[in-house]
Amino acid sequence: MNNNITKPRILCVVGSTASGKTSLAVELAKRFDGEIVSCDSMQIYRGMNIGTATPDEAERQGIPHHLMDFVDPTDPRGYSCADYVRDARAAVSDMLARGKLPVLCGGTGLYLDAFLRGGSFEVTDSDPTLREELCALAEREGVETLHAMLRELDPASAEAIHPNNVKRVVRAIEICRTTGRKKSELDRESREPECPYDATVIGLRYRCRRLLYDRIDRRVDIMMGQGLLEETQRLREMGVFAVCRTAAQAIGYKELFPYLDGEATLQSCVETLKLATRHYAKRQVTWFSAKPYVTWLDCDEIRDGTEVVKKFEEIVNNAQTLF
RNA sequence: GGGGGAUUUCCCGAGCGGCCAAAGGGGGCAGACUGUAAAUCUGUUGUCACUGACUUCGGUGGUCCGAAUCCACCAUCCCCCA
Repeated sequence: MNNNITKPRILCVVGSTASGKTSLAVELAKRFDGEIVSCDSMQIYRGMNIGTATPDEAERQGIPHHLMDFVDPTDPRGYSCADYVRDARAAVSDMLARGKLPVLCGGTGLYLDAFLRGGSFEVTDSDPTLREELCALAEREGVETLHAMLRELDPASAEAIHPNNVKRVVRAIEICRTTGRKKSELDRESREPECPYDATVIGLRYRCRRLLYDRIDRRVDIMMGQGLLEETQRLREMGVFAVCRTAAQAIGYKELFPYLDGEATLQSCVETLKLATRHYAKRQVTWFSAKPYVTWLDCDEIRDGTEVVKKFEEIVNNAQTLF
């Protein structure tokens, strides 16, 4: 639907965790001479491979994968959404220059949105002291007080953020204070008028939630078989979870801590892990469902690989860019 | 064999005569979210002809104007003494 032929063509594969994105993306890359750019906030970290289901050599099938397994998780600077947009755009430009089709693949909706719709946030230094103060204030005087403070600084943001969402309220205040501008204004300005790419976004969907949840359960069991426990222990000894706040949030590791600490059975920890993954999957489903730019591919009935390939070829051929 | 304690809505668990369709948590379902996002947060969760009615608190039968809450018996489980 887009007449602007100067926009470079890219493909994106999204969907919840364990939906089958990786194999579809690899298949697409093979067919259309592409390379893969991960769009995953956790697979970027080095050494967190089993727990984040980072594809191994066999799964990659010789297709180059970018922005995966490359950030040192013990680097206290962490890795933000803005970092991702910068790196992903550079990777895509490079691929385009080499005549390759970029295939973005991942389940971090925020990153994809920022990548497609503008994520050139002003680089603002965070202020940990202020953050701590604000959190303490919320603790002491209640979340309403904190929220009222934001309403003073930036009514639009206050309107959009629920008072109970302290984390966001704090961040919004922090942004206003450190930049001297309203967060809501900065948000508006950072959004690009249109997507710089001719992007086809394929979403993998399961109409039957149970089917997806079964896949999740199965995959967690496989991860355990691959040595998730050992990976967890190793990362923990490296201090990853103590240093990198983002990495510490990854599902797959923290759920096993109680077992490693002798406070719970392995079985109960694995159950918790499966549950946390299901919750996460639901949030992803909600996120992507609300995005008008996704072309959905129902996976419920799909049994073998060739059928998937046929279906997505059809989609790719008919796909119209929605930006 | 004797004594004591349990039994609550999908689960855990509060309630101990009216303010109880029944706190709270979990789970389920739905949703929000561009700046920590695999995070954070919100709503909802007996049924229906839904500002009201109806069926629920192991079972049956009582007491009472009124019971998840009191009494009796029955069932199941747990603990203690033998």
